[in-house]
Amino acid sequence: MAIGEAIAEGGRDFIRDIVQADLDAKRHSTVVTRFPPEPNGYLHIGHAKSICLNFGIAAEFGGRCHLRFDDTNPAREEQEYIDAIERDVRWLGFDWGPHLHHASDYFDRLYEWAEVLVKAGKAYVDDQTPGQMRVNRGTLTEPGKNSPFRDRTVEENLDLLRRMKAGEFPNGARVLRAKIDMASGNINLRDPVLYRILHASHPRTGTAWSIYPSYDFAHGQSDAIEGITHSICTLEFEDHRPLYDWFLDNLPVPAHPRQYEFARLNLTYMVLSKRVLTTLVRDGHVNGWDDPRMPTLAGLRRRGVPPEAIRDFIKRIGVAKANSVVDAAMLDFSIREALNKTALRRMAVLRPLKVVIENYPEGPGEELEAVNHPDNPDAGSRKIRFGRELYIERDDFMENPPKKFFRLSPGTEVRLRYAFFITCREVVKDDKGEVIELRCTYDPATRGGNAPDGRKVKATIHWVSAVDSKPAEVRLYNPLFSKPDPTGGEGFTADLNPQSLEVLSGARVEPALAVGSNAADPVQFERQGYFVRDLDSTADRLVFNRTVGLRDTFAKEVGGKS
RNA sequence: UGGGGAAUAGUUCAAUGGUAGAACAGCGGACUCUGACUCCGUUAAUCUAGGUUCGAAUCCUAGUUCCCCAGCCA
Repeated sequence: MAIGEAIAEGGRDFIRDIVQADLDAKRHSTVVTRFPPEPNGYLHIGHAKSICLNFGIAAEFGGRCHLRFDDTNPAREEQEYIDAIERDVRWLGFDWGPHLHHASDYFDRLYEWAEVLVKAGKAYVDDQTPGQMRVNRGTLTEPGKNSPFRDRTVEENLDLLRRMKAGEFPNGARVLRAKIDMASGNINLRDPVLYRILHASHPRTGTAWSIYPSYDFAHGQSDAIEGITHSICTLEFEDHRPLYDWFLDNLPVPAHPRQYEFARLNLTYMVLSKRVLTTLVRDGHVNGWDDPRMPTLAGLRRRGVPPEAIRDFIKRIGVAKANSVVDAAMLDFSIREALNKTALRRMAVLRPLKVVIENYPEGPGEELEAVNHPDNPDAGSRKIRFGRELYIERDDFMENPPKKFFRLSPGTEVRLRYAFFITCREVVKDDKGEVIELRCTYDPATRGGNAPDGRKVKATIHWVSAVDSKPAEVRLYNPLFSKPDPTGGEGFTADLNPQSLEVLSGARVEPALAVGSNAADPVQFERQGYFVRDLDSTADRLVFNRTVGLRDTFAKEVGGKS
């Protein structure tokens, strides 16, 4: 891809400016980035920002991007997450080629470097308990105190480190720490932990190790080993940068990558915290990581969101260093924009109301032509069956309509899309006064949807035939959280939206939705929204997820409707 | 009271000493066999106070507000 067009693709931001400047100054011949997830949860839309940034920059500037698992803590990492992450990054549209790496690939080298630091008198084994370490670390405003073990000899440190590695000590007995400055204003520099004892089986290295490197000790060196030029991470690592640089300055690394930080993504009505998402899954507040209400890539995918919509959204929100909360309406916009172009149009009645056309003959009815996409003739058309008995949307009828209501009501005429004009003649109710059926008449001259006499109707409504429409379950999703700024803290369940899932079990859909090799493709249910078949569907039970509703200015005006 | 960051329309992002602009959201209208799409119009911002300068969102000084850091998590 040519650099010029690629830049248009990704937009401009301060990180791309830095990369461009580095390339211009010939500090690097090739840009190399990396996306470094820890496999302890599923990827969410916040990660998508980082993925698009890292892979996007690599593509735009003709470099490469590595997928590197930051698997330094076997106590919380699992193979399921590793597989899910690879699947999701690919689905989003990115390819790491041969560059699938793991921090664990470097465990040997990292360990050698730990010995290098020990031999240089820049690291020591500390026997303090976690509690003692915490106390001696000081506070935000008071300096820490040196550990009583800080001045052990190189020989003793080396011996202890090797025995830690050999598994001689129990979990937590000792740690290896860098000897930097216990009085630093930056707490990351108060003798950070390099290695901790962890007798745990690692998904890749099994039980080969009894000690595992910390994030700080592993990350920058992994970047250096892989020849990463720009190590892009989120804001909370900003004050780790001096430490990142300290390791690279004090170790015989092959390169010195530079770390840059950007603000992570936040969205209204969502919580993007691994802790909260994990709890949601674990405690059954949602039905798994791919629940369509989840902000995970797996959840968005199942809900029917196309990857290009996510990429477009990420491009629109930009990259900066100021904390921000993006309006979820922006995501919806990108989803609608992507789907509007491609989704075939279909008719489905979510909450059916029976209509009998009194002057239409009994019998098999007739076939009418409906286009599949109004803006794309190549999408072709299909036949839909019209008959004496139909279903329309309950919302499309009101017995006592307000004056801005254009749809069906007693005595009014509307168009049935691609079919005929009908007029409501009679309302049938049950003993409770509930409307259960409409008796209407149709105008045979309006076949196809136009009146020869040129008369107009104020509304066109969708419908399905009572005889050949298929029953379906439709799942409507609303925000998982009821507040625009859910806490995400301890009592986050209090902010959960009890209406986040609405199941409509009595929907009727046109037959075209039940067949076809492309049954998994997103569709637009006309006048309602974009939907996709859920994987819970079976041969005799269709299930659809609402990806996103159509913009609905009428609902906004009257202030109702789900 | 330590260290590190950030403040521009309602929201997100531009403007890199020279006309404060875009997208989303909102509002109004046109079009329409989807109250969709599309199109047109429109409301709306430089955290505060000083200073430098012909000219400041941008540079300087002082302040204000918000975010992050005291895991053997990442």
